Amino acid sequence: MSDNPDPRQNHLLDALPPAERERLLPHLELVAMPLGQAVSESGMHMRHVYFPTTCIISLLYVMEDGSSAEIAVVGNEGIVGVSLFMGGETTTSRAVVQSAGHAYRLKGQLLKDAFLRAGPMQRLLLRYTQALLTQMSQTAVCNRHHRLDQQLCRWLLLSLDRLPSNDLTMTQELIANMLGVRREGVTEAAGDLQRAGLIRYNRGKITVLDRAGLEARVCECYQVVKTEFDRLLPAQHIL
Amino acid sequence: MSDNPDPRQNHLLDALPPAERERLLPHLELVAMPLGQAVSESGMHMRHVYFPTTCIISLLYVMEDGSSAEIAVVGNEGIVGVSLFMGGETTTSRAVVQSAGHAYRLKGQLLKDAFLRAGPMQRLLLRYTQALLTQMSQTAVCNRHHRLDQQLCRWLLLSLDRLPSNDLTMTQELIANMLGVRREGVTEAAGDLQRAGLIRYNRGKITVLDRAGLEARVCECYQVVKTEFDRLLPAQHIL
DNA sequence: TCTGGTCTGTACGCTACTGTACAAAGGCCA
DNA sequence: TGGCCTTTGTACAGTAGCGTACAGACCAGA
Repeated sequence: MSDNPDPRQNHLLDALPPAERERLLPHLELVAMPLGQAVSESGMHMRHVYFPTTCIISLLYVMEDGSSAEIAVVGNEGIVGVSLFMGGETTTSRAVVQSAGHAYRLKGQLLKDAFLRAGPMQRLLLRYTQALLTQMSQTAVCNRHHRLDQQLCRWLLLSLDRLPSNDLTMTQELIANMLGVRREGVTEAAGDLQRAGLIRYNRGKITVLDRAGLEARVCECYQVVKTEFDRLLPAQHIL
Repeated sequence: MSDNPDPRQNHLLDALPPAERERLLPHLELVAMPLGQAVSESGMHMRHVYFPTTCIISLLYVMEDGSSAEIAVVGNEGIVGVSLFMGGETTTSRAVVQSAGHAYRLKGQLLKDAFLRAGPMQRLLLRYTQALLTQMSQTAVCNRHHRLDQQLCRWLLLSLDRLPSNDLTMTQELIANMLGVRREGVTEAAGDLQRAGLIRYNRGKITVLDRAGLEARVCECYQVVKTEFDRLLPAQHIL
């Protein structure tokens, strides 16, 4: 995959049959996604859907008291805005850029039209939505049963899978917001990982040094989600 | 709604236009759903989908070590088996009867056919699936941030909304499995609710005495889920 | 009427967090 | 170079829930 922007860096767009992709191509607009930008707000109609290529979007729920929790994460394997084709138009969650980069956006109505053509696009979007369901389920399970250090490993691995390099730009404060825990808890867990030689970090830059080491520490949740994504959205789609 | 079994006790079936419902009616089979029965297993293909009328089904994830956590709950407002029309065929979760009663079942292929006709049935099922997404999200949030006693209130209210009476047949042990906590924790939280006069229970029978009292104690999660279900699946569907 | 099983209550030390407070270190800009 | 802000580290008491243990209450069946 080249560094030049290309819609096919997004796996959903890449998996479309050429004819379908050609139809969308003129309407896809490359946009920069700066860290922290809110792509959609809870309960608000979305004008566009987003196909990330090099950015990562977090879906998070913000509580009345302001605390938050990440529900799921969307990178170049997916799309932000499933509620448009699911029929609800809005969601209770908020979508924010967790890792800066780019995405292609498409007018909501055009996506709905494509969905309603009931072809490969529809099948693809529904399978992706099921994968998203699994990710949300597993977030619920992980929040219930697993320790912070394991959740941090899961979070790092899920992010890593959606980025081209081993570097994340991400302060501990932001990670804490995503996981819905105290910043100090992240400091401690990340310190352990650093002392174990699995990661290195420095003022908002995290480098994963030993991916296998993270996989050895992570809870089963990570593998469940990854396996399900691979099953539902294989590299070569048979639509 | 009469006590006689009627497919229209299930809100999804009730919301279909008459023509569509007539088409499905001959294929709907009323089945008894005894407490504890597994409707579907993680990773296994489902022969049928289920439209509960008087039973409640829990979707739960069972971990490698045997502990479990409820992801979502399905009653007469929904359907068990969304993975069939979403295209994945299987799920990572398990579906078990949490409250005995009845359901109508339908051969999986017939549901897929109905879905692919791309009419009201498809729109309805997709809106329901979005509501399910919200419920799962909120389970994740609640597991992260709220105390056991609030989660118990949420669980009781969600169950109550799916049953015709104020009585649940449910031991504390089972509730603990659903919530993914210790049985003793449920004993304590339920004891508090009983002392406050909100519920009465006795060896597997729980009676809700003061629903408003529960609503006063519950966290915001319950209301978020309920509002979203009402929004996506109103009593009179405009399809 | 006795017995065994299921369900509920209570207690105790332990762990993983929380809330709070403050200090130190790194980077940016005047 | 100095000063400020952001980011990270550490500490400490408080709390919710865990693992474990055990006892009492209730029910069904012999």
